[in-house]
Amino acid sequence: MLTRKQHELLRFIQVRLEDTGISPSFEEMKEALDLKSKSGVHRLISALEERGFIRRLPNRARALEVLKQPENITTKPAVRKAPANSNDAPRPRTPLTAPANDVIEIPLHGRIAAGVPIEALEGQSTLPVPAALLGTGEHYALEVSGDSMIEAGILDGDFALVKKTNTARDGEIVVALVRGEEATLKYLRRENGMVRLDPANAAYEPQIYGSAEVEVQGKLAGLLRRYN
Amino acid sequence: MLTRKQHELLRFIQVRLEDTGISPSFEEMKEALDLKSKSGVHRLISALEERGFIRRLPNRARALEVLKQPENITTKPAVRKAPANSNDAPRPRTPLTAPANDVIEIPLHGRIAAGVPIEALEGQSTLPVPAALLGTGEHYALEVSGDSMIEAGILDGDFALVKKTNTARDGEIVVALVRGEEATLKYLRRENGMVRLDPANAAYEPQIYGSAEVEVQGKLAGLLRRYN
DNA sequence: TAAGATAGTGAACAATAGGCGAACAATTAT
DNA sequence: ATAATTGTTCGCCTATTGTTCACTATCTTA
Repeated sequence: MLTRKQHELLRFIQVRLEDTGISPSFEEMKEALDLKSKSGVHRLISALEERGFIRRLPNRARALEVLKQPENITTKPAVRKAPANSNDAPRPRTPLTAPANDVIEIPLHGRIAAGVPIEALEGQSTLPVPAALLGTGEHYALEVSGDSMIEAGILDGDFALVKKTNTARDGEIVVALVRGEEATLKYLRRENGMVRLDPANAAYEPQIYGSAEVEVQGKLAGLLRRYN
Repeated sequence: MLTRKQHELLRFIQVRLEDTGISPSFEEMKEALDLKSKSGVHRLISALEERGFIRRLPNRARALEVLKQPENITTKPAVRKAPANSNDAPRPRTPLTAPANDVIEIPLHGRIAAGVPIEALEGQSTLPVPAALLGTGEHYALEVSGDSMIEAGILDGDFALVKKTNTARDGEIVVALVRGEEATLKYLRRENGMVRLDPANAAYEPQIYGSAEVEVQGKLAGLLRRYN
């Protein structure tokens, strides 16, 4: 579906987004792809958009969103083969460390939506999780309590795998600590300086706070559920 | 459905895509199939597209996407198990004490609800899963396709972890093979000699079959989802 | 609010890579 | 036998990429 350059750029955007939560600028992408002009980036971006891999707001800075992944970043070992071209000496760009096919133990911090800052109940137990499920960064797990996110397919008792970050984009599901007191799992939306936390359950109301009142503690990266 | 060459090319494309995420060019496919000209590739591609195995953006470079897998990759038809008689002895309940806090690799059998017997697309890839999520017994994974179970919190793209069994109780979510043809994930219910498969989506209708038409291939044991 | 800085658009040109398709022969399946 | 599939040649057209340059849009800040 993608050409080499398109793929390279998509990966870069994706990693950058996961890492920092902020879209790279054209300038940065230009550097990353080792181009001399932003025009090339522009065209690649257009191609990616045409192919449905990213979405963007035209004329807006750093407003990229990755919609699809290229096929190869899923379930597989992902051994990065280095083509080792004879003619190009420096190739330090694209660190893009592919997550290994390992398993990592992530701390289980207790239940969320319990009206307690999750930091407080720093747990002792851990949950083994296939690394392939998670991206880069540090993660932790929370047991979901309540039904406020059922319409997003997140049920009571599920384990939410959360990536630690304090930035997130609109529409992402985040662990938000409100006024230092209450941690909840909600959709994050920003509206003219305010932060809105949307539940995924028609029975609950969206909550709006000043941006100083809400601290993003992580974004939802995965989900585990057990049936009996 | 596919000729030898078409099959060969499809496999190549698929592997390449999984491997690198970048579509092969005609030139590369030509090499892979050991042809002397791209024209042959062009015809094969057209044939594959016509048959619905791949999708492409015409007049775009390296814009291929695999939609279906060839079915006969393992030549292994569904294992016809002797139907459980009324007086059947207790199943050899594999005690198989799962390593408590470990991880096991379970085979990923492809997508379900694709109108193809899952047994047929014995995959190659596996999915690492924390053993704690699963109980005893043999398991496999399926990627969920479609939205027929959304009200049960099972979304398109989720991985269903399925325990192999041919018995299930009413109300359990099972992988059911209907008339040896179509495998679906549904709630199982029995009513006066018939078997009802209930979706968890008001937009779909329950389906009722004679008990001979439905073979339970497993029950849902866990669920795994990744967010991006 | 005007000046600058930063960011994104897009035309134009050139070079290369990639895709399209007719024509004809050889081979295989039904 | 008859149709479908395959291998090949050759030429043409289009897409992608790298680059330059000029322009527009947004944001910051004095």
